[in-house]
Amino acid sequence: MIGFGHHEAQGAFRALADPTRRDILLLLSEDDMTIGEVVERFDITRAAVKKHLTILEEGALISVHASGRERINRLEPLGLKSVAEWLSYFNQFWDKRLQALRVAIEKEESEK
Amino acid sequence: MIGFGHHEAQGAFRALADPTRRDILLLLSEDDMTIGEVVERFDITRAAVKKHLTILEEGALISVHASGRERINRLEPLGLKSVAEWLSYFNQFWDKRLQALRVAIEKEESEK
DNA sequence: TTAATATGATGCCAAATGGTATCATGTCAA
DNA sequence: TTGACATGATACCATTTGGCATCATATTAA
Repeated sequence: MIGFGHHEAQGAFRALADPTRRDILLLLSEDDMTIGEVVERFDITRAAVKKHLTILEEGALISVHASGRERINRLEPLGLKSVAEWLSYFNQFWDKRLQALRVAIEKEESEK
Repeated sequence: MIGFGHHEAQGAFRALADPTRRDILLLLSEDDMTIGEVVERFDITRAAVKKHLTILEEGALISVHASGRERINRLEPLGLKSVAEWLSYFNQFWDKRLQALRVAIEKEESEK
């Protein structure tokens, strides 16, 4: 393994287990949104959306920024890195051909 | 998006949400194992391990092969691909530098 | 100041989860 | 054939989860 500290990915894995939360992440990848704006896109109550956002925040997949009486929810793509890194271990099993490429990426990473 | 049919990743995401199940996947990446062999590595009952293996199988992350009175559990790395693909959409957000490389990989995939 | 608006907090509920203990079944070997 | 062994199936339990309705709080704008 190269230089990755495994930043406790449990919160992220937990957050990703729910399809609504994954959809929220896709939404937020297009634009930062208030809770109200997120709610408009789903058929569930604001309380339910709020719970999802809390779990996403606990998993470090989004951040929340107060702005007056609104709270802006922003995607934190870095949070997904821990998941991607955990997963990358298995790349060698599903496609040997990509392994050389992966090594090249890790090498580039370590030279940052 | 290129040629990925989104192979219903929900089962895989659900399976990955539990840390014991992720550990089981790491175990099975080293070697195929019977339930009994898996149980030896954890401090939970065989019934609990069996439940985890069932969920992993439902998520297409492992396959089970009867062999006499034993049942061999085998890692199915392809099952992780749907997760990796879902995740890959976010690569552009956490590291623009990898995007060109990702495109190259997708191109190679589509030429299979 | 005061009403409207955006959000947070709480309590409740049904279903899913992760675990246990116990019992049933199937297969191997003496 | 029959006992030992590997596994599967069930019933039960406490906790978590995803949802709702309702109430409380804070900020904006008239």
